[in-house]
Amino acid sequence: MENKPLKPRVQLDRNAWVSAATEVLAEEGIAGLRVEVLAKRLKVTKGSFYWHFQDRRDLLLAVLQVWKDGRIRDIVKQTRAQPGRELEQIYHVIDIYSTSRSRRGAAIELAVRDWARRDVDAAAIVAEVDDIRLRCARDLFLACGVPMEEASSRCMLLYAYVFGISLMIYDKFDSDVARLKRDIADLIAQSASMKRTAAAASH
Amino acid sequence: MENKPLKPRVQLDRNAWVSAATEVLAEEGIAGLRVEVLAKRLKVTKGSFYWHFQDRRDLLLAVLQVWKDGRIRDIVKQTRAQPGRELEQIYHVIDIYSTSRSRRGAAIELAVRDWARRDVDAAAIVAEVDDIRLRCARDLFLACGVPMEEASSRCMLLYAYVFGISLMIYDKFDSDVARLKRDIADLIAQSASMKRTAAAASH
DNA sequence: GGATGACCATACGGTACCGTATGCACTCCA
DNA sequence: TGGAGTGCATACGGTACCGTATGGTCATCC
Repeated sequence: MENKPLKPRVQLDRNAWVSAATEVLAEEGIAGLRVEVLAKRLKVTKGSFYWHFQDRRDLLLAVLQVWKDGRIRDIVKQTRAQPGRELEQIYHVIDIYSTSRSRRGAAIELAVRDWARRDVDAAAIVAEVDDIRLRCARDLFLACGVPMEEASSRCMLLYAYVFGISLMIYDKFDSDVARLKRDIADLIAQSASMKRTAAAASH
Repeated sequence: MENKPLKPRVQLDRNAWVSAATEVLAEEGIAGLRVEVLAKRLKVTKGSFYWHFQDRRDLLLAVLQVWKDGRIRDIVKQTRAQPGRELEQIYHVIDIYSTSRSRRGAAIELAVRDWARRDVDAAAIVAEVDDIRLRCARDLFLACGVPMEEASSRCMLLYAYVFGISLMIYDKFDSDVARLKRDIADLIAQSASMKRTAAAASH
């Protein structure tokens, strides 16, 4: 009789709030990320929120920090290739971002970047992430034997493409989207300076 | 004495509201586009607004419609090349969007696309605009002698790039941004199927 | 020169937020 | 076992919106 199953007594911590906030950010954008909305989603009141956080901005900065750390961890992992398989890895990076597989990741990415257009703190975080990503990707191209300037151009094109493609609505344009994306990946990754053998191996 | 210069009696119309709304959209995004904010900017009260518009949504749809018409008018103008100068025109299209010259246009573009991620009406408009743009750009590549499938890939890459690059913050990455953008334009525009002479002429 | 309609101001009720103040339950530990 | 601190609920004042109701002020036209 004393075994009341309710009141799970989970006790939220900062991390739980940041996770939920990131979810809302992905779905509604930064403007939809409101304290009371978030509290309702976590089935508590904002009394809880203001115990864990100074104010709304405190949460937002925490979201940014967690996002940055995750992105940096991801990119160094994704660009760490075994010697000789760098080109494969380039294709893999393009694949990860541009396919619809990681819709959630793309949504967060876009939300953060839209946020960064009007917030200096968010802009600083995006600048850091972009810089690290570009350098990591450039190293991959350099390892493929691509000269420095071309490596810079291609990795910039790579990231601009993967972000840009998630902004477009192109259902009606081409019936064979898979082929389209494969060809675009080739345009980005394939250089005249590369050994074509490695490229052929990746197909 | 009767010549009172004040009270210019300008009389706002729907068009003035839509123009101002587009401006706010570019600066603040769709979430910042509020009726009372807009009214304050136009130095009237919302009593005026609700005379010209049914409600906020009515204004938003008008903004979308005007944006769509303008984009379509622009793209058909920009992709109408004199025979033999199609490649030049491709470079011109890349230039228009990717340079910081048209910051305002890019801001509106991004705001509309962010809006389209959560609004079906906006998404439908973006889909229309994208489809027309892609077909117009593809025709340019086709006119350059690029085969159909490659033309599709390249024009898709073109637009994804120009939208994506405006989302990135890459100041620290490369010192010579001009060269970078020129090289990227080459990667997008230059095909093995093209006569290189025309390309060389554009530099 | 009075009626009509276009255009706008004012005032109102309602909602959704922010952040603060305060109280209440539950846990842990002396 | 009772006090301290943790984690949250409740209640409050304040702001920024939305949309409506209603009235005022011009120009225009008969």
